[in-house]
Amino acid sequence: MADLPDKDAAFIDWYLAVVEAADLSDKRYPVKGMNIWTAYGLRARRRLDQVMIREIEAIGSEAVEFPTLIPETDFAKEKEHVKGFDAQVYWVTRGGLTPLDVPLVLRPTSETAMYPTFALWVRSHKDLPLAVYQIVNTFRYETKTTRPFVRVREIHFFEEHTCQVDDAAATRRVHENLRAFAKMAADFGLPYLALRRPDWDKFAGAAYSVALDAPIGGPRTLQLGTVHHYRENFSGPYGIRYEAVDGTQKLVHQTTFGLSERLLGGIVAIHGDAKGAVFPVAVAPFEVVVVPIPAAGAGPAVNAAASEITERLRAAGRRVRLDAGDERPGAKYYRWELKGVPLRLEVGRREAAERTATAVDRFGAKGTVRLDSLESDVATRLDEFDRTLRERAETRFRASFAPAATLAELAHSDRVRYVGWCGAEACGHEIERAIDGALLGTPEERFPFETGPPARCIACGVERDVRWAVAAQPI
RNA sequence: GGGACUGUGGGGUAGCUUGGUCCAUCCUUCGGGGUUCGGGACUCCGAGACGCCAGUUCAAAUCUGGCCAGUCCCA
Repeated sequence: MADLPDKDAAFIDWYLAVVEAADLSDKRYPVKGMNIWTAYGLRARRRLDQVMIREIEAIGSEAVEFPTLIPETDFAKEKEHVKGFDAQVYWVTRGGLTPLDVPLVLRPTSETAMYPTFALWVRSHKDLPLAVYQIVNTFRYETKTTRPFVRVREIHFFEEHTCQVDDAAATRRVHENLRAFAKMAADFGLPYLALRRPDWDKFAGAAYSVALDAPIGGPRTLQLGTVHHYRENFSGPYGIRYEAVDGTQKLVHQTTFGLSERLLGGIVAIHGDAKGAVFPVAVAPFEVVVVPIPAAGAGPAVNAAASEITERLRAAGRRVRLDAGDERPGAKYYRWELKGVPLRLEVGRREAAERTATAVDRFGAKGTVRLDSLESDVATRLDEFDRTLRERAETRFRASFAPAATLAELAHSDRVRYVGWCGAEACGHEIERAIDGALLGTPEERFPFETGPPARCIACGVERDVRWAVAAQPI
């Protein structure tokens, strides 16, 4: 097994090598940007989905599923949206040999699939708020280089869509979504910033967009998800109206919340290290791997102890894997570390005799668990592992940012930068050119740095109405 | 959209300039046997590739053309 490229010096090479070596995805499928979900990768993805489902249902969303194909006539109703997606959708233009009168779009996202139906579902203020989500595949014809999980053409997409009585209710929903994401991110151990995108970079058709960005080393960031406030931009063209308490007809205000397998890419990118992937317990395909260490004469006792441990942990609801394969123990350690399993339990002649197991977490912290108290000992170790994981990520997160006072400081930056910005688009583009990246936007909720207000716009120098903005190189 | 580059077993590579030494090198992987097993074991046997289609030639992994796929840069 070859060593991995250096994460800091060759991040992309490292990332691709980990995804491949940990067997999270098989990218040899012969269509660009469409990769195969392997058994191990799919286990991780399903864990992510479950966390998303738990948190979105906790704020009152219900699961639905809309069809994959959208008639062009519906797709084209909201002009900005169409303009934004026109160049990157797949078209179905034939049914068998017959050209279709109305071509069909493979959904790049589902606004235009859902909203004609929302107009039928929403009649009265009693129908509001309407909050539904679906986890489905969407398709975008990416022309840039695709990367597993991070930039793909077939996207495993979580999308919540809501209809609200007015702007204020929709704004509250945006913040409910942000809090729901905060809970998900806590499970994933992912520190991030919620940034309101500048107008030129918002979602096509949105009134405004709040993106969830995570620094992943150097000046680079990864966008993990987005929450959009549409106001009446879609409800107008799609006729989503309700009769208010006072008898008048009103357009709903809408929001959406989107996440994808990028979260998995983010988890690999942020937690991974020189030994490979590192999964937080909530996401780990296997929380525990049990490795028996055979010894001459003690084989049956060792195997019996390993089996007992595996079965008891499984009965306790743990995702556990017994690796009894015919390899040297060391080879197994390396592989399961590469695959990011949080905790390894080793059982050899000594442990079997003492009714214990040696526990080593993914960071190398070593200890002993007793079979008497196996379930609770393992739970304690996993909690400690998760705490370490979070602290490491949080420490790196804080070290990822630096302020900049001049445009020159942005060039060849080794950090994500926060700068004073007057809000003017021209200044924003100057900042983007200077960092050779993007102005990600202004903090929507918290700003994690101890810092006063910015003195002046880094581009034009004005001192009035200046706010902090974050500039980086999104991948 | 414009340009440059690259396609060799499952993965990574040597060979390509100057056609023949190549029924293709090495590492890894995979299957089988044996000895092993407390941090990537050893050994024996075996499996597996020149992106596709034409052309030039006595002879093509190597040269030419087209196609397909991929990567990077620029708009």
